[in-house]
Amino acid sequence: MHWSDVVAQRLSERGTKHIVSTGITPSGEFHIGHLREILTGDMISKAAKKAGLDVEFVFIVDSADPLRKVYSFLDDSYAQYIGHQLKQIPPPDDSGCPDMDRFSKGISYADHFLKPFKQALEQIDVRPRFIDNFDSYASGKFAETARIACNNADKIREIIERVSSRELSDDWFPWNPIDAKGSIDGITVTGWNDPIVSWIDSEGNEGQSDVTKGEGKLPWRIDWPAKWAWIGVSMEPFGKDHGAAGGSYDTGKEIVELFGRNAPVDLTYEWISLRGQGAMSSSSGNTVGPLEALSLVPPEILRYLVASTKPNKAIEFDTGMGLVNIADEFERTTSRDFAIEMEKEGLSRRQMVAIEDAKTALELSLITPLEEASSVTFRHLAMLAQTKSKDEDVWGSLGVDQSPPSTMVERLNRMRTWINSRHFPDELRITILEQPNREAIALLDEDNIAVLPQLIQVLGSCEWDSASIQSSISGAARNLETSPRHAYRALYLCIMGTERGPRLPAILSQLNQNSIVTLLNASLAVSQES
RNA sequence: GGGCCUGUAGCUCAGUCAGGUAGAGCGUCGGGCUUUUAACCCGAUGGUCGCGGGUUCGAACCCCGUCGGGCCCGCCA
Repeated sequence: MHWSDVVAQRLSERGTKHIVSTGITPSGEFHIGHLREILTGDMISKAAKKAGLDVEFVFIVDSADPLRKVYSFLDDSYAQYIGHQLKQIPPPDDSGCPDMDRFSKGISYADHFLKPFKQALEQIDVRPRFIDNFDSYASGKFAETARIACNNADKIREIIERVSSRELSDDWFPWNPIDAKGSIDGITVTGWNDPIVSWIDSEGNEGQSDVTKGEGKLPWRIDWPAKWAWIGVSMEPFGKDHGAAGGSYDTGKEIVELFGRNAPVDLTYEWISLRGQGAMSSSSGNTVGPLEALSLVPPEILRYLVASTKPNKAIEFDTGMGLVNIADEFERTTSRDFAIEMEKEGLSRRQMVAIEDAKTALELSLITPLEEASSVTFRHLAMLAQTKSKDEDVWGSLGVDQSPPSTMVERLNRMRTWINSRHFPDELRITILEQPNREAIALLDEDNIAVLPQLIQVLGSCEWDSASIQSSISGAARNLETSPRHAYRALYLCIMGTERGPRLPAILSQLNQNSIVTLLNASLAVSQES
């Protein structure tokens, strides 16, 4: 059974109405790691729907969280906003400075980072109900839970200290008020008179906050279960940081009972790292953003990456060959006929499970229905995009008529972007030699060398278009009563330095005839030296 | 200190939860495709399942131990 169906089954054991929740703090650039959180939730929701459950998928934007520090991509002037809520501070401009102009137009720090992520979500067809945490506090959604928390401060303290074996300071209180300047740092709670918290800040200023009006926020370990309570969350996937023993899920599980509810079904997922570069981190700038990823590959591939990997398995995102491999695997999967595979005699239980899982992973990945004509592997498209500068030539080669489906056009555009990016792997890049490559020439065998003079002759005199070049090559081989394979191998070694390559005639036709002939002559000369 | 994940073919991994003759893709090698020659099709090659014990008729799988890799436990998905 696919992992999403396993979760759906757990949900169905609990009831028919469910809210699957995800959430992210918009403290910096979103990256593809965040995509795992939201795609995991999305896929569980879809599985639950398939199982006949009444399910809603929500995405909480933790805009009430404070700015923790001046990240590397921020100007030092952001120091003044440390401790201030992300919805209450200005967005950074291109150089990382606070952009007061946009701020005055109502765009906050949180909005700034959320916007591109929302665009990416639309592209990958994830459509949750968005909940803004800051607004939720302001509109009193947390009123009940905040009052319960403050009235049960001792119980909550006991839970956190026991479960997480952390010691809380004496002045700890389950509410972080906002001081006169808008910060929740360095403030000490001095009294509680439901629903008013009294406080004193680091400079000795005193004040009061009404917890029912969002004049502050609950600390994370309480904030989370409070959200479960007021939203009615019954399932939530979360990163392994929260899932560690004594982590915030463990404490939240007990705290939420004070709010009269049960903890949601949990699912801990592993991180996505960048191949060879460790975990992604917004603050270090070591990221690939969702939009950047989507400029390279179709959204289906990103969905497939998450869908086909069990949540507890770490994903190494590789923008080079790894991307080609996953994309090609996706293509292969789309062309499988699962019904026929399942009818096969003598399938072991495992084989059946594997087929089932592949089928589900594919279903979860698809955004639009499969189009028969659109199947071309990444490798093949990579080659075509490099050898044919005009789109229509690509379509011609693929046997698609004048109006290719829009999904195909998008794929080709993405491929061209990828080829021009730093991510494109050398392994797939087509290179044309300018000088004979001695190592490659040494690989020429007798048959290859024998056909070279013929090739030089016909290629030197033929019309320089794809069809003529092709018939010239075949003809040269035929004249010597040998297989065209020898001729092609010779050409690849001489022209590209490889034993095999993409279809040559089309490539040659775009190059200069004389320089190719010159290169072949030089290669022949080198081969005769030894 | 506490906890999680991970080690299976040259590479990427599935298979471990429900023990029953070691799998896939890529790669490599061979053949085909009278030539979409990095496409496609067919075939072959390839693994003491990290190591040591235990349970069992039977262990990649369960248990104990051990070695190596990654990671979490203030915030972070």
